[in-house]
Amino acid sequence: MPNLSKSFPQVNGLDLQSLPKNLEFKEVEGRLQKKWSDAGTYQYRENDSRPVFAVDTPPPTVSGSLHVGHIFSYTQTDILARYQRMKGKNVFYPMGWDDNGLPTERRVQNFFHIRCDASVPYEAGLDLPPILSTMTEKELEAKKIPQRSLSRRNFIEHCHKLTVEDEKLFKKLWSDIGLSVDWNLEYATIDENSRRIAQLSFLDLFQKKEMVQVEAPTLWDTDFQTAVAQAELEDREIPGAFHDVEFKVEGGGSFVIATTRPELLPACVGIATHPTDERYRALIGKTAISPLFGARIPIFASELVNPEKGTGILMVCTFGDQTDVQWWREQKLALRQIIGRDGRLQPVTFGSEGFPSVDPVSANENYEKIKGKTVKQAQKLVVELLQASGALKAPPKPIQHAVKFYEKGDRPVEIMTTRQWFVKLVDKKDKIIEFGSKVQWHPEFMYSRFKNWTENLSIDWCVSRQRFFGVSIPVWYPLDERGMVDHSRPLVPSKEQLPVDPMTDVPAGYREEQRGKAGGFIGEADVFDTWFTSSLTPQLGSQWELNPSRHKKIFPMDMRPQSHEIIRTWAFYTIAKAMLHEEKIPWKHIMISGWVLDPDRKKMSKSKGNVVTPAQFIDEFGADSVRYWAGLARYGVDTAFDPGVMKIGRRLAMKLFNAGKFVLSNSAVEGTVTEPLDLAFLSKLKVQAEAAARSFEEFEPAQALMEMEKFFWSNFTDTYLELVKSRTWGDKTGVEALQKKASAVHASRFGLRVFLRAFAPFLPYTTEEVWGFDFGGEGSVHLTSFPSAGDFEGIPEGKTVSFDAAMAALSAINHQKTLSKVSIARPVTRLVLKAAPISQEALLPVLSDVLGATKVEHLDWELDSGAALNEFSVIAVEYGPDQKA
RNA sequence: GCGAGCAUAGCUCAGCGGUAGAGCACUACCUUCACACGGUAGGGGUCACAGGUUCAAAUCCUGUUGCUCGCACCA
Repeated sequence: MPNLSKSFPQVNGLDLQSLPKNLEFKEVEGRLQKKWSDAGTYQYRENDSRPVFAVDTPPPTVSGSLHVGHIFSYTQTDILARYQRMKGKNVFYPMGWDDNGLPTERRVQNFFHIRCDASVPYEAGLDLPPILSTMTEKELEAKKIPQRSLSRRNFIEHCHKLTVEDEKLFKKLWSDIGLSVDWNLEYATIDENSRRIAQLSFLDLFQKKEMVQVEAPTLWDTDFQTAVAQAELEDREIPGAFHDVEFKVEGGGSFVIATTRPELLPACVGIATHPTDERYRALIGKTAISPLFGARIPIFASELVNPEKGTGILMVCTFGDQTDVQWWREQKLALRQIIGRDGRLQPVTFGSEGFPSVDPVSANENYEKIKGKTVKQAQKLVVELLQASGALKAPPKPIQHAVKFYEKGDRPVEIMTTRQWFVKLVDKKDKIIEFGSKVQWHPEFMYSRFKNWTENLSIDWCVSRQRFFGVSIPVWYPLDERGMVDHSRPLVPSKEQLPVDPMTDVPAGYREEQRGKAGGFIGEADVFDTWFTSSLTPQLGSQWELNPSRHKKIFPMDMRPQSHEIIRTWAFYTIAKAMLHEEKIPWKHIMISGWVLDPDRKKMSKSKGNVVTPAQFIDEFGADSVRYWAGLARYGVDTAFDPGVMKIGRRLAMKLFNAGKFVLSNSAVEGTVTEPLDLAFLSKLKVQAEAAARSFEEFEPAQALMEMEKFFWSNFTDTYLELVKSRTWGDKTGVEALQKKASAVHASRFGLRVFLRAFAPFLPYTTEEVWGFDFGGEGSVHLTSFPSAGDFEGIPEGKTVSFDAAMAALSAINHQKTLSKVSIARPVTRLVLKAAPISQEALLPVLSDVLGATKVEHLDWELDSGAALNEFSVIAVEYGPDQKA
C-alpha cells in the first residue's frame, strides 16, 4: 500500500558551516531563557479547555543558599511537568517562597544584627544595612556589640527586605536550571493572598470547632520562647546521668528513686510505682516527703511504670516528659511550674498555696540558690544540695540518652502550661490515614512513613507561635470591666475582612481607642506555625473560597513533589487540611525525592560543611548536564553526588547537538521512506518511544531517559547513521540513488524529531537549540507533543530482525578491523562472513548498507546452521590499500 | 523495641523468574569527511551470607549480617 505511505517534502540540507561548531551552553541558556520568557512558553492558560495538570511545587525556605539537593528534586519535578505539557495538558506549575517563620527570623537577626522587641516604638523609614557588610562575625563578637532592638513592624519590614533579595537569587537559579515554572504564578507564604487563605482556613476550622484554644501543657522551646508542635521535635543523643535520690515516707521509712532531672525536684507532684512491684507495694497510697523542699507527695501505682528501669519507682514532675502530663491528668496532681518561658527557674515561695512544704524555711533557702538559674546550672546545684543533705545515695551514673529537641533549637524542649491554639487531629487519626492511602505514593513504601507517623501522633497540632514574622491569628479578645482578658469569647473577623492583623486592625463593634482598655479588646499577638500556611499550598494556587471555578479545575492537584523528611509535617498537614476543609485529598500523586548524599554517602548538611552548591556545576557542565544527573535518579532513592554523571550528561547533549547538525545537513528529494533498513529503524524507534511514554506514565522518567539514551547512542548514532552514510554521502545522480538517499534522509530527520521531543523534558536547552536549526518555524519543541505511536502513522512496519542483523554484522566486521589494527575506514577487497542461513536471510535486505558502511567490496558467505541468529563471524579478510597512504 | 529501604564489576547505578548489564575508570587500536567533550574493540562480577520454593533464582519466600532512614521509649 505505497500510496498510503507518509510522504515527506523536499529537504534542503543546512550548510554545516553556518551552524555553530560547538554547543556553547552558556550562550544558549541565556538566549533560550529569554525566548521562553518573551513567548510565554510555559504559561498556564486560565481559560483553556485542555485538561489541567497541577503541580504543588514546594515553596523553598528562603534561607539564602541552595544546595545541589534542591536542584536535584526540583529538576525531577520539572521533567514530569514538561512531559505533561507535551502530552497536551494545561500545566499549572507555580513557584512559591516560604519566607516566614523561624529560619527567616533567625537569619534576619544575624544579617542585620537586630532583635524584635514589641515594646520599642515604630521608626518610620528605618532601613538598616547588613551588619556583615561592615563587620565580620568575629569582630562583632569581640566588640560585644548588642543587637539593636526593633519594633515588631520594623522587624517585619527587614524580614521582607531580606527575603525579597534571597528570592531573586533563587529565581535566577531556578531559571538557569531550566524550570518550566510559570512565573506569573509566583507567590510567597507571607503575601496577601496566602495570609487571606490561611486565615480563611482558620475561620473554617474555628466554625467547625476543629480549631480550639486551650490552656494546657505544651511543648516549649526556651531559646525561641515559643510553643512548638510534635512534628517539629527531634531526638538527640546527649550525655546525662542517673541520680539516686532518697525520699522519706510519712509515718516512717524511705525509698530511692533514680532521676535524670534532679533540678525538677521542686516541681515533683507525685511518686509512681508499678502495682505489682513487691518492693514498693506497701507504699502505695502513702505520702512521701521530697528532700530539700519538704513537699508532701502522693504515692500511686501505674501500669506505665517499668519496674526494670532505674529503681522501679519514680517521681512525677510538672513536667519532665509526656508521661508526666498523662499521670498529672489521670491522678489530678498539683501543678508546680518552676521553669519559666526563658528556660530559667522562676521565683516561687514554698509554704504558699501552690508550693506546700513541711519545712518552708529551709525549702526557700534551698530554692533561693537555684532561682533564676538555667536548667543546666540548677541541676548541678541541686545535686550539690542533695549531696550535702545526704539524700543523694550514690554518685551520679553517667548515661547517654535520647532527649527531645525542637529541630531548630539548641536546648531540650520543656513542657509547660501555656495558652495555645490547636487543630484537633488526634481524634481523627484513622480517617487521616485513610485519606493518606487514597493518595498514590511514589515510591509506594513512603506511605508507611506517613501511616507510621499518624498512628503515633499523640498531641494535637499546636499552631500558635509566639513569634513575629508570620501570618497573624485573626482573633481579638474582649477585656472585661476590670481590664481582664476574656479568652473564652474570642472575636473573629468576617471572611470579607481578611486578611487582618489584630495588632493593627480593629474587631467589628469596637474602635481603635478601646484597644487595651477595660471594656475594650486586645489583639492576638501570636502568629501561625508556618506549616499552617504551607499545608494550604494547593489551595493557595487554586484560590480556594475566593475563586470557586478555578478551585474546581485545579484542586485536587495532580502531584506533590517533596522530600521524605517532611512527610510528617508538610505532607501530613496538607492531607489533614484538605480533609478537614472539604473531605478531599489534596493531590492524586505524591512524589518523594531522595536525598543527595556527599561522595562518602553522608547526608549533606551545613554543620558537616559538606554542602555542595549547584552554580559551579551549571557553569562547568551546563544546565542540561546537571538536569541529566537529576533525571537519572529514581524517586525516593538517595543518590551520592557525582559530577561524573554530569559529564555523561554533557556527552549526551553534545552528541545530540552534533548528530542533529549532521542529520539536518543532508538534502533530499520529496519522497517516502522505502528502504528496509530505514523502515526497520523507524519500527524500533516507535517501540522505544512508546516505552518512554509508558515509563513517564508510571512516574519513572529515569527509566525513559536511560532507555532512550541507550537507544539513541547505540541504534541511532553508532549504527543507523553510520549505515546510511554511504547512501547519503556526496551528490547522488539517478532516480534510484536519489530516492534511496531521500529514504535515509527523511527517516533520519524523522528520527531526530522523535529524539529531540523525547529528550526535551530532560535537556530543554539542547533540544530546543537543535530544534531551532530547522524545525523552529513550528515553534518551541516544548510545545510539541511527546513522541507516540501515532506519529508513525503511514510509515510501513520494517523488519527489525534485519536491523539487528545489520548491527551485528557491522560490529563483527569492525571487530575484525580492530583486531587487524586497521582503521575502520579501511576498504576491504574481500570478506568471508560465517553465519546461519536465517541470519543471512535477515541481513540480505540491508546488506548493501552494511557493505557500504564497512567498505567491503566483495563478500563471500560460509553458511553454518549451528550458529545463533545474527551471530556473524569474519572468517577471512583482505584489505585494500590504506587510503591515507 | 516497632517499621521501612538498601546490599550487583574499582566507582555511580540499571536489571527484579529464563545464558550477569550500562556508563565512568582501566587496556589496545583508529588523527574516520556531525562529534577526540569522538570512534572501534577488550579485560573485569561465585549479584552480602545461609536455607527454601521452582525445570530454572541476582530476581520469589524465610532467616542472618552490615549500612541508612522513620517511629516509639527516654523515670
